[in-house]
Amino acid sequence: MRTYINNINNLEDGSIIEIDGWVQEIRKIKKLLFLIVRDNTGSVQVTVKDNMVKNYDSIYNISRESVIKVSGKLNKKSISKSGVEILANEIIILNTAETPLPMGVIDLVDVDFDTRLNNRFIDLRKPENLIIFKFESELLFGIREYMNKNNFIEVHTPKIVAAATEGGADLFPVQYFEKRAYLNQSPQLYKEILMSSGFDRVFEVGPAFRAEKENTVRHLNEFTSIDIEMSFSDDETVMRMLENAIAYSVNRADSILGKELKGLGYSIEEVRPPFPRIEYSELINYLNDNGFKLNFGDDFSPEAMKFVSKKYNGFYFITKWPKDLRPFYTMPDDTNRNVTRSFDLQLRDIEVCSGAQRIHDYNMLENSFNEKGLNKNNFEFYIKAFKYGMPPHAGWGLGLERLVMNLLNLSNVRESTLFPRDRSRLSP
RNA sequence: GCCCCGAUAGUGUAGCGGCCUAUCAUACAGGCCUGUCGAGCCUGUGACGUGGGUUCAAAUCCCGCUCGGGGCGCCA
Repeated sequence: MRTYINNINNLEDGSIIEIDGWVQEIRKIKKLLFLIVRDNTGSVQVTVKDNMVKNYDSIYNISRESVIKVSGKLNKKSISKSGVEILANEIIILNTAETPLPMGVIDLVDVDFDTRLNNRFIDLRKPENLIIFKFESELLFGIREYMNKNNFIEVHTPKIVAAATEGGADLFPVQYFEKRAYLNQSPQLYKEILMSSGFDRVFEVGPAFRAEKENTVRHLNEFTSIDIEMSFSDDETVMRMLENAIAYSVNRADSILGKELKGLGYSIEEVRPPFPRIEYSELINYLNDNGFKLNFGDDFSPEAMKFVSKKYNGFYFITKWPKDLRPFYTMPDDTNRNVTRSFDLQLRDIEVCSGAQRIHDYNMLENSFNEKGLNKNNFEFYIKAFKYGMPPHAGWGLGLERLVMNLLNLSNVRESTLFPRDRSRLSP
């Protein structure tokens, strides 16, 4: 029976065990050879002596990254550095790897990110890359659990759509039989329709597509969006839901993977809500007091956000954004009609989430379309849901890759994406 | 879309008009070696993105193209 390598320590010294994995390292000394074998949980030394296995010659000539099955005796008093080894008495070569490798898994040379992405299947064999996606998986599990406990219904809305979500031109067109369709840039409109349907609380984890020609370390043309929408709710309520969901899932993932993460050079800080809330206009003033020249209505430049993140390290909300910077479905503020009941969640200098109280009144929504210069006829399927009993609602959308990137302090969002899609990359 | 920058063995680099028959590391192949663990030692294989131009001479200078990186706009 197969043992995963991280379980070896739980077994008794001298037991006969079997592992499956990749040959990561080979050290040869004529009639003795050491293989470091890796699976997705860790790696261990396998010691092979010429009189112990019958196919010694072929094992002696095995290439790195070949796949093998090893049976042998566990020696927990090994003089190897880890103190543990497996004394092999049978090794089956399941598949050999060609040489040389397109890139090394443990080589002592740098590899360009482009080369790594071109050979992502090998790149992901590196434990420090695999852990990013283990972390993402745990994080998402925690968020699901949190949402579930709070009575959210997980939904899946269409990704092939007929109309623009926010009226922009940043969509990928697709041919849908005889019609022109698009890849959805956000589940926004469908989440809102479900509020009218009485689902009350929904969340969705799914892809979002943006045909924007950015070329930055924080943009992807396909990313994973975690979205919620909540009826009979307001912006403050969904902000609390957000900070609590993040705190719960991050702290949970860290308690499970923290040790492994630390061993691979990542460290996660404990997340403690509530997060600071700063109004947009406060931030404009703060920046202008510090040498920036911003007007009300301007968006913050990356440089400005870097400056702000020196003051607010960690998570913080920027609230009450001007109307012009927000989509048509955003609820204006009751007291100041120039601003909206909206928020962005920042982690240091990067935006990871944005949300708002939404407009639920049909006439107000119609006006908003006009103000934004959008043709409401293109949104008939959406706007109809507002005529026959739409409850007040609020929600947000959280960028999964960006969240993981920032939590782990990665320098590029592509690091937290298995197979990134960007301005020039469509493969693998 | 705009602005910078880059492209040399499988990988990562040095070289930036003639000392280049191109450096070093790593990988790979072969050899020595019964306890390695960044194993060590010896031998070997392997590269100037592409098309023009300048020059007696181009990896090196100039122009186009292709591919890539970073920044900005924008945003998750």
